[in-house]
Amino acid sequence: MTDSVPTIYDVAAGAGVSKSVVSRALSGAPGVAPATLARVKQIAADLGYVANANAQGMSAHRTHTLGVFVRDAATPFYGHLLTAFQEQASARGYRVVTATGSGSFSLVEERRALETLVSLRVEALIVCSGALPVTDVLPFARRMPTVIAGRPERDASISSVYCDESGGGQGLADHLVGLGHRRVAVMTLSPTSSLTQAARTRAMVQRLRSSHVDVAEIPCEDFGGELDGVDSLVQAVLDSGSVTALMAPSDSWAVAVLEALQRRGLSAPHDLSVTGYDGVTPFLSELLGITSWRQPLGLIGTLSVDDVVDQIDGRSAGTRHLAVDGELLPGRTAGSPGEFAALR
Amino acid sequence: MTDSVPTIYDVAAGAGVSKSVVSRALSGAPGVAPATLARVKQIAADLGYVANANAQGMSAHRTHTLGVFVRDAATPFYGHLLTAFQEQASARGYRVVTATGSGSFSLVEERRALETLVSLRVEALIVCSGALPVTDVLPFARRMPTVIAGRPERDASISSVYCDESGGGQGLADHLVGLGHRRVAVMTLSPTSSLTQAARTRAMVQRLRSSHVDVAEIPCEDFGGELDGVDSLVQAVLDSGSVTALMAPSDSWAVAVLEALQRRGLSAPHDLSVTGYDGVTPFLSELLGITSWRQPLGLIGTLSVDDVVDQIDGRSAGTRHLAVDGELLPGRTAGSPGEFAALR
DNA sequence: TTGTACGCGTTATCAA
DNA sequence: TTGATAACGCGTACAA
Repeated sequence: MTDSVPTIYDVAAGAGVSKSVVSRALSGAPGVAPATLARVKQIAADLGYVANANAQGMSAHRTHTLGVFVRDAATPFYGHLLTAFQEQASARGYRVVTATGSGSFSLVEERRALETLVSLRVEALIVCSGALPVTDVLPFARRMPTVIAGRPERDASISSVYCDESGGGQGLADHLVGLGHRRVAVMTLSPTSSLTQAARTRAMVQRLRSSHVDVAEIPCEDFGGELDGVDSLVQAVLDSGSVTALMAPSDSWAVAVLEALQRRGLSAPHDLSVTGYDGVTPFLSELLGITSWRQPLGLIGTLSVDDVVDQIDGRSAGTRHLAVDGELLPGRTAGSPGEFAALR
Repeated sequence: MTDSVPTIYDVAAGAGVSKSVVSRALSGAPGVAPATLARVKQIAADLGYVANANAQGMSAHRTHTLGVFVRDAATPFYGHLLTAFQEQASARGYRVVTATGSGSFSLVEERRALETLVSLRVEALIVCSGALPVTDVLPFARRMPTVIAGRPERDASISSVYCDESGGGQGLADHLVGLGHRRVAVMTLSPTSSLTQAARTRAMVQRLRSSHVDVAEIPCEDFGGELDGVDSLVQAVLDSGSVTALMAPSDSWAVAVLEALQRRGLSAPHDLSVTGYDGVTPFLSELLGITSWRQPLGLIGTLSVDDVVDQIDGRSAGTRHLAVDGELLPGRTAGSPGEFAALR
């Protein structure tokens, strides 16, 4: 049933040469007679020979492999990053292996996943997690080039590529201010829940305040498991009677808010303006029309790979912190409060 | 900057024993004095020693690694599968490495990705692609246990775990018939585009016909790149004047249809009933309320891993073809045609 | 209980 | 242009 896998010795025997010649022929090294080269390639193909990357890694001290850690592959956000990593790594001659914390997002699980990557002797680490504390990554970063992708990080011993959270939060806040909102509710998160979502919501609050907007902060942790409790949150905002806009920490949360409105027969921006954050498919769908801030995940992925590969190749001196700009997605869920005021 | 990675020799030297003792101590093998065991573990921890999985694989002839090929990691559908693979593999004591065809979905790229997996000496293959022909997988399946996850496959030399496409297509068709639709448009796909989507839409058409429903088949390939051309498609359906429901091959297509309706100021089910397929977050959102057929991706992932791991362990004789049942998600985009007929 | 020695599949060095 | 041979880091019989 399961054939034994052919080795370099099988190819050598078939071609009537030593394994050294086979190695050189297949790796494109010079110093192989054209005739033998053709013969070796032929035999290798016939046998379906595929070199053992483990053995190659042992001997050559290089695996040409990048290790990617993602918190939750089921989220489109990380899915897009993964795709970008894979693509750019391939373009740069590297392979990607990924590991996740298998379901439960416990920190010990995440550490274990990182160790798996190390055991594979990846040449660099790309870490994608909004929650994993940098102190857990640092011990690995001492061992190999490491980049944190998708979230800001100041530690000098580690690179990071991310979409400027302050700029995004401010951009969305300015958008609402421009629309005329004077009293806005912001769903806030603590850094332990999500460093990125905490940063952007903090930026929203600050920008609104400095624009003389009355801000109601709503800590989301109080609202229990994931997206539950959004109902009561929305109800409270509605009951206030004066809040005209609600800023969510992500598109996913925004959808939950829109659902809660819908359950009450209400809608955005008619009864309440709503904004999200991330702007990635499938949430950026025209159908939903969420007013959001788009993070250029493809670019972030590309730059992350470039950063660590440059470090591996010695083309880059040290670590870098790269902030890329996001973009406002106007959408239809945020409008001018005046337009609908009369109807309330 | 980048420390050299400690090997088993470093630990042995630190503990004042031979590497054999270290190997046994760290692998939990019997025959190590309690005192030395503690000492070795301590030194290993101090050094941050992580065994080289490549070397282990060489020596032990086992990598405890499963290779997963996914067509497009950015799609939530595959994201959910990936998560399930990772979780169950971990529970069974295996590691997962994934590979994709890096952007362009050319068949040569996909073959190359599979070879990457083979070069890593994964012990089994899990293939997730709605398009990759089985003939491209067969040569690899001869080498190791292989399962095709998420799509039906009849070839006896390969396992498959999938959600019954016929049952799903029929279930949705029956739902529409039950609602009273007598003239339905079905967006069809050819097997070369997607084997699964082709199968389910075929089932829809057949079931509708055998229920004496008038069916209009709309080949989607005619409508160009991805979701473009949906506008003209929807327009044509609307122009027919008699079609009361449109069945899409996936939730993603359904969203495109709903968007096209929206652009015309129309909506479902008011002006046209619409159904999707897959029923996976974030498309199953209450907000959209798409009438769909849910595929139990978690279960498919779990069973896929179990299948190949059982084969590896010799606990399973041969290949199996496992069909799991999906589930109707009623939603709000499909209604009774009578309700709105007067308004048209 | 511990250590020695061999082999795993490659690459790389050095003679031939 | 080729072919031995030594590493690479680890597991594992086998000997001590």
